[in-house]
Amino acid sequence: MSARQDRAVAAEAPVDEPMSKARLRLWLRFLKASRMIEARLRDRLRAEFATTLPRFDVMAALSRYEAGLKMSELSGVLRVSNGNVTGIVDRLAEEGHVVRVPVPGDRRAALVRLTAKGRAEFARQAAAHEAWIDEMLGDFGAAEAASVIRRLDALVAELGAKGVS
Amino acid sequence: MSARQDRAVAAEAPVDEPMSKARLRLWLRFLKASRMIEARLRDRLRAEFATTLPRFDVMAALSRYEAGLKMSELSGVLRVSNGNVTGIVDRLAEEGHVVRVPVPGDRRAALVRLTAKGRAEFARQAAAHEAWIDEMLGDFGAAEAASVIRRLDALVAELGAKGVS
DNA sequence: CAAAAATATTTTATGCTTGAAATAAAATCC
DNA sequence: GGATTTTATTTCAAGCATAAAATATTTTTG
Repeated sequence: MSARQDRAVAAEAPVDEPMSKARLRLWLRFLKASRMIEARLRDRLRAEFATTLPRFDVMAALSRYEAGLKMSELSGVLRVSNGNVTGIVDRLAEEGHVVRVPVPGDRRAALVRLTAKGRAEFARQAAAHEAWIDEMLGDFGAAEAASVIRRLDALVAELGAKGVS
Repeated sequence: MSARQDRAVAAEAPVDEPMSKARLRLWLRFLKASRMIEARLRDRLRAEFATTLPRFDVMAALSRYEAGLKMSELSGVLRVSNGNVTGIVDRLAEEGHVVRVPVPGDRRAALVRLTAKGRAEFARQAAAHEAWIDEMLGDFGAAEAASVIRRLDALVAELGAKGVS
């Protein structure tokens, strides 16, 4: 079979293909899986909780810091731009899920904290989120999950060392 | 926690932890790696080619279809909304990288095709893109890449079967 | 202390993304 | 053949994301 099939559909790797092509295919699969999962999370958050992944992410970060986070700390933890967080926190504040409280002694800064309502709402969302992931990744058993996590940790470390922040 | 949550340091799994927590950790690592790679691709496309990942994706799709694609086919291939593609194609057309050509016999539709300029530009971008991926995933050898690709294909199939499109 | 530098945050301009509504042009059906 | 439905695409409103500029407030420093 000399058919050259370079379509999007899975093909066997040509025997003499350069390694870079194999890695490119690996990346494309990786990205595809990641986007599928993310898309479903977005859909469900919207359908079941009328919220979004970015808002969920902000609440997740705040839920780990009882004392609250400054805007700049929040954008640091989430690794997104400052201006970005401003808008998301604005919306969460309108919904009553977070509050901005002044930092005594520094009138520039503000702490963002979950409200009681926000904390309760996030608990519900997080439980659902975990169940969705559990369903989607149900094929991964304990041993495989652990080994993939190790492999991904190594990759992330490697990427970090190569200057990808 | 999907996104950007980075509980920076890897924690050992508690012995009695429910499986869902292990899968959640797996997802968080997966997402983190994916976002790091994507962020670097975006940065480099911007710095070296003054373009974006969405534009690159559109050109990549068109480069596989010499004859061109209708707008709806394009959004189907890329799995994004119709309205989304309209704007990206508008910008690529302004840059002279693509053209909309009328479909004879159907005045509603238009074929989008790479121009000669667009084809040449994409060739340069694609070569650089492949090299960036090759560098970032350099730790993956042929055997490991192949096995991970198989695993991801299985995951994607499973997700598809579960209704994640 | 006053000028300069650094820090914390918001604003602005631009682009990506979606779902839903609007337009327009076939295709189908009575 | 004219009304209805379907198909192809764009427009719209809202939200997310970034980099760069603007504000405001501390901190440093000469």
